[in-house]
Amino acid sequence: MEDGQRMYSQQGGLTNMSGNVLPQYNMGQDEPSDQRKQEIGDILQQIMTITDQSLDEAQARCRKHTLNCHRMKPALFSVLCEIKEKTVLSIRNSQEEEPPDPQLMRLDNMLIAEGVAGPEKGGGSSAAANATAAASGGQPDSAIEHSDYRAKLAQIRQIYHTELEKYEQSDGSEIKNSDYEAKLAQIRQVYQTEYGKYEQACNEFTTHVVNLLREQSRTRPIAPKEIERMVTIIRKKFAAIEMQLKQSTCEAVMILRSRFLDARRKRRNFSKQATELLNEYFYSHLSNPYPSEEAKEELARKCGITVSQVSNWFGNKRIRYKKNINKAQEEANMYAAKTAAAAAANVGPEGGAAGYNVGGGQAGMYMNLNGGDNYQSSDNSVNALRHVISQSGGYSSDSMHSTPASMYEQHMNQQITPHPRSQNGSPHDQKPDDSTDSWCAGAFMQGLDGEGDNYDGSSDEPGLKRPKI
DNA sequence: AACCATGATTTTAG
DNA sequence: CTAAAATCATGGTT
Repeated sequence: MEDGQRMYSQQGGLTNMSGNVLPQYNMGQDEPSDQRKQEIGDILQQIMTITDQSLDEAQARCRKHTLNCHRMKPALFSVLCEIKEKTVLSIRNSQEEEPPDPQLMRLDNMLIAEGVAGPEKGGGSSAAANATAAASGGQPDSAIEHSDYRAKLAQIRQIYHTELEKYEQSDGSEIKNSDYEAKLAQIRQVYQTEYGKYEQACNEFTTHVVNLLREQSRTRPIAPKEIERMVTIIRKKFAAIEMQLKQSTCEAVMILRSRFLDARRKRRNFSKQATELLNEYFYSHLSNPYPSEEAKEELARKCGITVSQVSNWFGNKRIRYKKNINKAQEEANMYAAKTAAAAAANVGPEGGAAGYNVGGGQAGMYMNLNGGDNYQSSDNSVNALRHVISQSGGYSSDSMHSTPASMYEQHMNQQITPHPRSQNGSPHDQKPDDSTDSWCAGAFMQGLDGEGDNYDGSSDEPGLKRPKI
């Protein structure tokens, strides 16, 4: 549009130039009369001021008509054409075909890659096709006037922000791909709608300008090439808007995606309670800490996390439990002693563990438990067990990690005090025996206790049933 | 800043 | 596919 105005003023420049030309023209005439001079002066005056005049329809029509019918018009017109001829050359050389804007291409590529502009999965929309065609065809007949465009941009932004809020609202507890896709689809739709409008506006405007120029070409010299050029200029202008639209969309997509990834990636510690529940389950099913799908669901529900998170947790827990145990026997033993002591103190009548009342029944249990862990590193289970037991003497020394210690202690206690499996209400978690094979405890525990039935039932403390110490 | 605990992801093995 | 193992990345602590 600015170009359009510029062009008009350019036109003014041309007419001004005719001031120089006029004498030549007059020189060509034998005897320029004063009257003629006057007439020409009037016409020039009219031409020069024509752009300043308001374009009242009727008035304009009238003036146009007058101008067209003026007897001097053909002569002046030809002169103007002549002058134009000379100036146009330089103008025309200045531009010409320009390569497609790399930036725009980049944006296009990205939009296509992000699925905003490209063919839609599962049903290409015409808008998308149009967008792609227009973009690749180098014929971006698309635009919206600046103000209009800004409004659209604002709209897009708003939609985007709304989506963001929804995201944050959803707490990230379970951000799914589908959410992302839905939002992306929304962006895509907005984009395509806007693109369509943009296209339409551009075409309308171009048509308008072309018509205008055609109309004006009757009164002033406008070559078809110039019209073409004008169209190109308009398109260039509109292309800038197009680019902004695309850029904005890209930005929205990028932010959306980064948010999505962030939400997905960000690690959020589970609540104390959730961890407690999980640990509870873990330790109470230490012999086979592989919750069934139902158990997982139950845990997930109780902990306010997803089933996958439960699975992750157990995966991590198992591996880390094992690792940690291997690495630090003493610590484990210590925990055992501690918890055993605590349990002994807290729970007098425990008989729970199948008639294992000897001395510190609980202590034995824990020792065994921890011993089991040790076995991983040590070769012989019996030896290991002995080792553990012998170590139990030095429990007094205190050097456990603060965190694990309390944790273990806690859970150990829980393990003892209430009867474990009834707690969680996930009755059937373990498949009967042999599933324990893979689990580290399983091997030695099985080795220790004759029957591997302990699962599910009073399973928790596997060994110890009647270990031959 | 270094460090560790921990949830999540990726890689590997079956 | 599942699970183990390795690894990444972050939250929280020191």
